[in-house]
Amino acid sequence: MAGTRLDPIDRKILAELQADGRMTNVELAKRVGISAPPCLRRVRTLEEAGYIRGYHADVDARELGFEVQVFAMVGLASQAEVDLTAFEDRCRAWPLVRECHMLNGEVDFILKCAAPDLSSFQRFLTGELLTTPNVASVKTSLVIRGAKDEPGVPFDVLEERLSNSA
Amino acid sequence: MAGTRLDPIDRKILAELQADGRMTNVELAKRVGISAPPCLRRVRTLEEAGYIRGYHADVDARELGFEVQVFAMVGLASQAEVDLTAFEDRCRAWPLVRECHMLNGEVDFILKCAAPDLSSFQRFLTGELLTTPNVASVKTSLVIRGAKDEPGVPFDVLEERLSNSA
DNA sequence: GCAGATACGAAAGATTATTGCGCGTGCTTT
DNA sequence: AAAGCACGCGCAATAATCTTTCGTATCTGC
Repeated sequence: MAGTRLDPIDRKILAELQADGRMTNVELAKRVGISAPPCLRRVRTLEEAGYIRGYHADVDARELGFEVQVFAMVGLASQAEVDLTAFEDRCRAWPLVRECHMLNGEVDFILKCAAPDLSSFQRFLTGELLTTPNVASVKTSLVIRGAKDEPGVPFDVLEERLSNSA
Repeated sequence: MAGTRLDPIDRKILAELQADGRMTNVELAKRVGISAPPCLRRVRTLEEAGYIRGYHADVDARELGFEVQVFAMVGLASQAEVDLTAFEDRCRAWPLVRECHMLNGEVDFILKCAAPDLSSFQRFLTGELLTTPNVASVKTSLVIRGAKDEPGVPFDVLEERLSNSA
């Protein structure tokens, strides 16, 4: 099922649902140029094949009282697979950590965190992250302001790429 | 409208829609403990008040051929407001740049980028980002693997916080 | 205690989701 | 080539959901 290739309609569906995940199926069908039933079948197939992982409301963190967003660059003392996994498990357990990516280069992980205020984050930083075994260094950077926050992938780049390779 | 406070039901709605943005309104109403009509009214109000910015399908970038994800730390030569805004505008115009956050500290911006492959990204890096006026330094880190990628904010932290301050 | 505002829930009509089925298209097989 | 097969579309019908309308309860402020 992983080798299932997508046709232009499937890609359009994904692009539309990425832009508006609550679009009704009839509206979606209209936009991609087929009738509703096959459109819904395609969506289900895309979901089951894993192209669509889920749907999420994009909530305004600041309006909700999460004033602080921080990127944390974490270096570990040991990069053995066991230790990497252990740290990842910790990250998954921390609610304030929204994203955790393993990187190449001098920094091992980058964490995107959301906290109600600075003191909450500091408490997490000093009380949790810095006291975690194997954590050697943490450099944090506060987000002053967000300039762009697009979800997912740029489908126009994908289309361009496919038309060039045709 | 910004001062509109949320009650526990509103917060539950937001939490549920963040977890599953395609949930039907009747299912949502059932979960938050009210009937469908007032539930829909609340959702509309939350949307109009800006608590909900939109809904997005979470697509699998790798399955779609975006094998490469990169964080780029960008330093500018001038941090005058005009120059900051100019750089942000550039970022908004680059499809490969999915997120752009202004930071404190030595690095001015962090960019999250998605590209089909390494050479695509290198082409963007050398041909676009590095040739942009006012860009003084760029340090890139490839994402080896993703360990956590939760959308939005941790509502359990919010609830905990509210119950403590009551 | 009494307006007024606010928000709920029941009912009804409109819209949408979902299933079943027949048809056409394209590919493989003979 | 022509028959057979698989795949995917669209139509029609049914089930579920969405959305509006309306009457009532609860709360607030006077």
